[in-house]
Amino acid sequence: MRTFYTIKNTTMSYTYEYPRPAVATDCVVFGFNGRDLQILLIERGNEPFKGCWAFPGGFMNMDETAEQSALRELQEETGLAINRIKQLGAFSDVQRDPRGRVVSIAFYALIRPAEVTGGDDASEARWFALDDVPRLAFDHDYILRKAMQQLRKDIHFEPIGFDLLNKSFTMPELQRLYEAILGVRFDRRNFEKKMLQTGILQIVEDEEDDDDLFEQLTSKPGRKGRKFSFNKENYDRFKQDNNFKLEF
Amino acid sequence: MRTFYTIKNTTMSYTYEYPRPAVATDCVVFGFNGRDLQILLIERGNEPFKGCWAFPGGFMNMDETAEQSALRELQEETGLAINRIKQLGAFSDVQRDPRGRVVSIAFYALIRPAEVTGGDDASEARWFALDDVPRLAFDHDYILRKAMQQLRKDIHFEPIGFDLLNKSFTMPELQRLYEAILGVRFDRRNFEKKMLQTGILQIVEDEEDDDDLFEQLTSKPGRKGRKFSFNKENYDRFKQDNNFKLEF
DNA sequence: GCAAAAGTGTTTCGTTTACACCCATGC
DNA sequence: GCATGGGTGTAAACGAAACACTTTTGC
Repeated sequence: MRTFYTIKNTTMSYTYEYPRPAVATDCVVFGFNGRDLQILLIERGNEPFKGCWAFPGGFMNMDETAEQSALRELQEETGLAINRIKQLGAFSDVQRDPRGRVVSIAFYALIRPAEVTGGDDASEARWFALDDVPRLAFDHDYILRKAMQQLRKDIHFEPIGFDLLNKSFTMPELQRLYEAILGVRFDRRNFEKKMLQTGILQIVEDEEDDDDLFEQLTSKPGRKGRKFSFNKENYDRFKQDNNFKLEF
Repeated sequence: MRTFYTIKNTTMSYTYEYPRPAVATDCVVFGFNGRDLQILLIERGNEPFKGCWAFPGGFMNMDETAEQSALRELQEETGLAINRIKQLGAFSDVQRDPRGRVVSIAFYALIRPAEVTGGDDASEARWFALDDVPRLAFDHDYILRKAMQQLRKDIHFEPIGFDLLNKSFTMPELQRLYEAILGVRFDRRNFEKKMLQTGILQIVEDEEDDDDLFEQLTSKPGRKGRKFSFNKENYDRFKQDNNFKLEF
């Protein structure tokens, strides 16, 4: 039989006619350092899976939606305050949590490098390159695979890649990001042509240099490139018409 | 304040340290009558939303996954015994159920007309054409919109359309199905060319006429067409390689 | 016999792909 | 000065879209 962890020294005061699973949320946070796609993990301080790495997450409160719960837990555990996450789905294997029946609603988020510095009390939180991820707690390995699949699909239909770059970026940076997500290489000229055709990019004329941080990370030999930024107006149009298609 | 329905004459015997939402599952079942895309609804016999139409579904048991729960509820409420459903996601608005906090994990299914006849005790279950759907209970209108969006997306990447047709079908039947799902019209010759290129179809030489039922439904003037069936071997290959793309 | 659906190929156009040389920077 | 990455255009191949006439069947 399965072992259940017992809870001590508390009043068990919520009673129902039928048994109920606990409902938790988890958040797969992707970041991009200019070269590799990364995910944000926290080291578990308690059993089960103490010492293991896992996605930030926790139990849902009764007065919040799953999305709000995921955002709150992310803020509490990593210091990250973001506002756009996308649902991956519910994970409901009967044995996925050794403590008992827990259904988890998972989300994924894409964040800019600039937002990472906002993390402060993220003592146990760390970034891992995708091909350097340790074995994860619970069924989080499986959730990660699902998140990658979803991200690879979504990037063809939604210009979400831009959430992973700073306000302005060069074309090679954007290309490396797409290559990291999709795991393929593109021809530079064809990539640029296709991206510009979508109409979602605009050229940044004056370099305001608000990207110092990111540039330090990616400082490499090579000519300083023309910078682009992301045209929010067109993005909203694409979301409405659902006609953003980026075939690769 | 919100009204909670009280439960009488029962022992409330499941007690937890923190409050827990109830977890339910719902299933959006699509069918195709040769002309219109339809969905299967049941009429609610109890409050809340008594007399309203809703998706088949119900509360999840502790020893089953969400998927198993959705399949079980579908069987219980409509008599349909199917085995392939796809998760839409969790719906967790705080106010979505007037009885209290209920998180629903929704799925969708595509079924062949032949499977419909299997329904027996489906006394309160009925098919509705998509543009004739009544106002639904709970947030099921919203769930339906999400299901349609998902279906329109998925059909480009997975050869799921075939689940809605009988074992063998004519090219115009298949085309009408795609047109009903996507809400557009195609050129007959280009549609056939594209479909055959995918390699997922095979020609049925001898007409075994196991489709009498369906043919009654769709009997229309017109030449009796060449019949095709769906090549399962190639389907599995497509799922693996994830390289089924049907651009329209 | 007439209306409605089904069968069948080719041409045109647009999109995608492949490809090479020069320049700027960091070491 | 050399290695690495960034910038730029064109031609060939491929895939998508447009298009008309004939045959069958139900009424």
